[in-house]
Amino acid sequence: MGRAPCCDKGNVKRGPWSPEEDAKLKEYIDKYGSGGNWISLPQKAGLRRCGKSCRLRWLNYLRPNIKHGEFSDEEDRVICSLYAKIGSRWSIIAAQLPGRTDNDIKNYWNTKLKKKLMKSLVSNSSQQIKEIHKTTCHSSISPLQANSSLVSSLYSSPSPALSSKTTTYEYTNSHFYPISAATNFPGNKAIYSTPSSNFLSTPSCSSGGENWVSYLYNGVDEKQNNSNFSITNGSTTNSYAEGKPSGKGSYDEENQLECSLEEIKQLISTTTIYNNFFHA
DNA sequence: AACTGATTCAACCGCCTTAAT
DNA sequence: AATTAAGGCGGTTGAATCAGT
Repeated sequence: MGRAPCCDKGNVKRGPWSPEEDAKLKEYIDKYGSGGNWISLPQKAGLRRCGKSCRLRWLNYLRPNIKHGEFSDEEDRVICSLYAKIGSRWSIIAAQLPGRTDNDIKNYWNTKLKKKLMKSLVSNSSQQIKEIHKTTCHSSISPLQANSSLVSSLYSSPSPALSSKTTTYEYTNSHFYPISAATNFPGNKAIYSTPSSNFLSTPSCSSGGENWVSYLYNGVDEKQNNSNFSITNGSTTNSYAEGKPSGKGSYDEENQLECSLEEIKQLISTTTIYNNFFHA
């Protein structure tokens, strides 16, 4: 048996809310609250709307202390930082930004912030990308094959120009690290300390006999729940095991956004950056 | 002024989780 | 424990608006 619809779809109004509807909803909730039952609320409030629609309208637009308009640099920083850590968990991110709704943040990320970030990445790497272009435009080498230095810069420690303060740390999270070498940068996954040359053409990766070839960078993260795995490209095989790197290191504490970018960068492939830069 | 493509963002859809029975 | 319904959430859509030609 399928799930019953939350309302009579044929008998409810859809689309943008009128000022009159807003007023009715606001007046009702100001007076009685939502009563913990959005489904029955529209009828009580005299609205021909779906309960879910009322809830959304209230949460995203009508409730008190909603902040609309430009996001500040600090808000940008928080969004980027959290997105890098937890991904598109917009409600959690919104909880850290008083007055902002998850819908607002999601829209802002999808339409502006992501592009802004891309622009800054491209700008930081433009010189290197130009070099790649120079190499590739008159040859049969693909950008991906030529971007060794770009990959290194994107997937290594933050640019010295942005580092203003360093602090020591100890790892507390368990991640995968190369068996042969530990990385000394928080948030780094095994991939960062793996020679980028190993990944310039599509590597193959195996874990418990399972082969997967398409996860160029992100795939490593996705394998975190397995005990160990290896990545092979040509004759080179790097093995990884779960564990904690030894010792302490330093990282840029002041510029949290830059630290977080390391992980955001995983979401944006170097090929995408290259294409956007030259073919936008 | 008219057209077109790009951008924005409110609203909807449908899935997953949680609570109630 | 199983079932049902509502809440909550992230992804997506599409109308309105903007910018460029």
